[in-house]
Amino acid sequence: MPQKPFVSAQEVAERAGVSRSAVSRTFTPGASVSPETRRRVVEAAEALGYHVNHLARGLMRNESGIVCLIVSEMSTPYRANLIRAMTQQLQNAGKIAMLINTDRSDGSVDLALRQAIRYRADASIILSGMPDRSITQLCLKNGQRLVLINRDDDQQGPLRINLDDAEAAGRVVTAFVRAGCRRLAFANSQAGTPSLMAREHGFVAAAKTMGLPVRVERHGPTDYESGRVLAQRLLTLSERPDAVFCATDLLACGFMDAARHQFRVAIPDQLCVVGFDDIEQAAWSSYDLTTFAQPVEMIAREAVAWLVNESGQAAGDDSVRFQPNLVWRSSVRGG
Amino acid sequence: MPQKPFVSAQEVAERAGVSRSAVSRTFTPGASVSPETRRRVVEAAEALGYHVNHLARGLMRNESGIVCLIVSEMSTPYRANLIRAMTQQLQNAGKIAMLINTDRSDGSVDLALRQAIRYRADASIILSGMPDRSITQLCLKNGQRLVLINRDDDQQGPLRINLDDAEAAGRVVTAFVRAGCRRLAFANSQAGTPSLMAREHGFVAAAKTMGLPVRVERHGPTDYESGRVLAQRLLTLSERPDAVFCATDLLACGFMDAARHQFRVAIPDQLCVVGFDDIEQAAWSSYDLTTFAQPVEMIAREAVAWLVNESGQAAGDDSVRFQPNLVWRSSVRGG
DNA sequence: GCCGTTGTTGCAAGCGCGTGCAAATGCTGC
DNA sequence: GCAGCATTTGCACGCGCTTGCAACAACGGC
Repeated sequence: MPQKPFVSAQEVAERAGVSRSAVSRTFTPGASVSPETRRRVVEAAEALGYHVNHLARGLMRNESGIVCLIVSEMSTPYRANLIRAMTQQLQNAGKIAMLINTDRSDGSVDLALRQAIRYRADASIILSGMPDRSITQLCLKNGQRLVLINRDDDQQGPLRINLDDAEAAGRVVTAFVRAGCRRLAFANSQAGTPSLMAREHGFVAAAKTMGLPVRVERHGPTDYESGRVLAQRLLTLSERPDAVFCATDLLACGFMDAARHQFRVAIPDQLCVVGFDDIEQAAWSSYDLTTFAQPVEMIAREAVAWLVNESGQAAGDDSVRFQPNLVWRSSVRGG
Repeated sequence: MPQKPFVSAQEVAERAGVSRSAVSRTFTPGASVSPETRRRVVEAAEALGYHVNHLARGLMRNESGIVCLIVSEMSTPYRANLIRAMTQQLQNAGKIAMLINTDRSDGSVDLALRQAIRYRADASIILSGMPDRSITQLCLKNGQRLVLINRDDDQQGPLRINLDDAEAAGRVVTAFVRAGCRRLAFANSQAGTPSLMAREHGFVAAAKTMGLPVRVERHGPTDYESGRVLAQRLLTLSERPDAVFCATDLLACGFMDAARHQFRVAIPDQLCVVGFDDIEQAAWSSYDLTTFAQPVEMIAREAVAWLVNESGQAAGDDSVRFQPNLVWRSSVRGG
């Protein structure tokens, strides 16, 4: 670690023959500098390889430009895609993303938020897990903005972005009935996150109003392997379902693979399948899965727009709801 | 933006009835503080919700704890997985990851590195694209460590982590020959990155030494859709190949789907397929793809270990080579 | 020729922190 | 009781930056 490797504004000032303030102002949009001074400063900065120290700037401005992304299982397709959209939007807005991995353990998200505070992040976006209420309060008290995505929390202060999971789940029942299905099933993981449970309850409730029973099965984490296990459970029943709504596409892919290769079930002829998320693989021709597309770009844009919005929590209700878009593919009859 | 939302060491000091230095020392490992003082400081800090300001600390220490991850197409399975492994390892080492999206455009990586300099990142890890030599020099001159993953660059200074792509590609030829294949093909994208080209050249060279011709086809970006297009090109030839090595698993998945569903080709009976990366989908039973596993965890561990290593560029040659591990699955006959 | 106005510049303070230095404190051995 | 030592503590400075303030220059209108 060299002693003083980075070139400072002081050195630029000396080389340009101006004061240190002039250098600062040159790199501060909207500050008052004459064209001639600016030219000399830029020239010297270029020659010396000067870059404004955002750490020091953040110290003065009380605004670091850092936004924390807090997320678990970040390599799953849906999450990875959301992270991509978020970082892109943040960059467009002149912010920069910090990425923090969380796991299932209790204090994990709290720890992440503490890290966000240490780096004086302007905001944190939580894609996974629920932080303790005391921590979110700490963040807000420290002037840090908070965005909760699909967390379905009711506390005031953070921006809450949610999908209308229940309503979407209801549409699936209609689709299944239209396809002539009668023995419905719902395949879920045991994660028990608000969105997953909302899909389950929405589906069961809608089926009930149409007088159809639903077999609900839950297993393990929300991944491909769980989808296979769920298929093994549901397809070995004496009353084999003829339609299954999987809580996510990943579950659906596992389910379809087991159904086809292990149980020789024809999709959609003997079994209709619907997923959720519209991950890239859902469109692959091995699956061609009917599913709900999450408006990932819109979610990211909305979140970032709210973050950079100077007017504080001006807008009364900081809650946004999106309708997922049903994408018809061949895993359901009669699209 | 509230004026002074974060609580400072000063306030903690006042509440604890000690000097500000004492607070600072309490949170500096190895500093000299009496147990009693420490207790009072910790108590006050707890009560006030104090967190050390890492921005200011970075200013003093010339060490921010920030490591930049520079990556394009970050939502593809292989990249997403590498990002996950990296952030996890960084967190374990007490560092934190900044994530920067790049695109195909020329100055994109340079811009990202400039951003890394602005935030005084201790290091940058480049997973995509090649920065201009002048920029990497700028980083090194500023005392910033640099890691290039699969970039196959020869400049001194950065840590270079590479796979032995050519050697691996050679093993594929052997596998194909052993499976009784004679008409080999290589399916590549047009990205032209060093690793992709090394796989292509290694495959062609190995085939040549065994007296077998190879049909090489290149198309588009390195994704699923290109795999489909490549299948359309290669499977409509009068001399249809009976074995194809796809430069990545994503290409292979597209290739297999088109081969099976569009051309009714049986895999592995009529066509053997090998991919590269061992993404999660390669193990899905719709593909069950024979492929090379990149030692993602080891790559991440190696990179982070080198970054946090105090001894500077002590170790003579900063270049690491890994052998990818061939994972046998059913897309090749006679594993 | 003078004053008010506008635009530019340097000074200096301060953001929150780490740390060298010297003073202060506590302890041991005689 | 006191010299000698180790440990702890506070002071004050500086890290690189922004910004309010006052000084200053330029300039047009009367």
